[in-house]
Amino acid sequence: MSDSVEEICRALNLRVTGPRRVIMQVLAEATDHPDTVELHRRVTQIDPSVALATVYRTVKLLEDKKIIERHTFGDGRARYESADHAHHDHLIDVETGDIIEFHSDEIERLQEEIARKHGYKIVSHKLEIFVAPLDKQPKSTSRKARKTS
Amino acid sequence: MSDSVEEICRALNLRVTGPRRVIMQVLAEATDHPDTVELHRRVTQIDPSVALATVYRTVKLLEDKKIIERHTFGDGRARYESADHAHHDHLIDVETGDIIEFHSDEIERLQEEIARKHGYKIVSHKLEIFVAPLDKQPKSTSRKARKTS
DNA sequence: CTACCTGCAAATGTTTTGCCGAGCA
DNA sequence: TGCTCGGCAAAACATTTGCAGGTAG
Repeated sequence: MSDSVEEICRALNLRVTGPRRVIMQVLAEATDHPDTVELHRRVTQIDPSVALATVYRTVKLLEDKKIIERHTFGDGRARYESADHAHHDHLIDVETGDIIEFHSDEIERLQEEIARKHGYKIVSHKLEIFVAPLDKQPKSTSRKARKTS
Repeated sequence: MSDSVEEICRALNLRVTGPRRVIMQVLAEATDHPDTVELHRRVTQIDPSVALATVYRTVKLLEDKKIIERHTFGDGRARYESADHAHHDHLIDVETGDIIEFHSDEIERLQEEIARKHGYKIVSHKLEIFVAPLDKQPKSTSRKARKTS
């Protein structure tokens, strides 16, 4: 997503429109993993006329074209991040909802090995580790932390 | 889920009822990863009077109590499997929707290491590898295989 | 000018919930 | 008998889609 909106659209055979300009800009600037409603919130701060449906449409377009990545992290909504960074997986702090990115060549290698052993090649993969701070006591049945907003 | 419905309910302080009996039986017998609607379909073959809402309620109950595990695998719905087997992760064949279970101590160990390095302990984790058969040619932009049902 | 886009609202698909009668312990 | 359950239908969400007017190329 470091390329200009114009470049990306040209490459994908898409028209450069106002809404797309804003949505792609917001995605490029995001350092977190916003869901579609949050994206729309940010987009409408720049251009209030953009509809939620357009965000959904654009986001799906970009996901199909591998420009962004979709995650789910257990809760209902889909969350997105631009895919231009190197591949990485996620640590999710179940107490705060914080998301830490990490990468392990070693794990990736083992995955390849496992897939090959089963007669497959990897198309993509997703590793999410749900964690809690080391210093905290394990709470018996802590309520699920919903919204961070 | 190898324990009897009675045992499980007693352990969880839940009443043994007809619907629960059937739902837990279906879950115990499932060797795949059915979603809630599919579970309801199977349950109503045994007792047609059980409502979908009850399946949702029971399934959430059992998930909270760690009797079953919930997965999402990208598509909208939640899918379940009983949690009494040893922990494992999943290989998902993107062409057929087939799900293969696997386990790697080595990967698990690396995960622990990564979490610790970041100051966390693991609560749970989820590794999904989306794969395609080795013998097939990589199709440029293959349509996504949706429903296997 | 034409095909692609978009806002709007309605439709869909999934999961949750209120109500109240019914059944387990 | 009391408190939990469960069926039913409506609500609550997240996402998709039909349509009709707008606009990039």
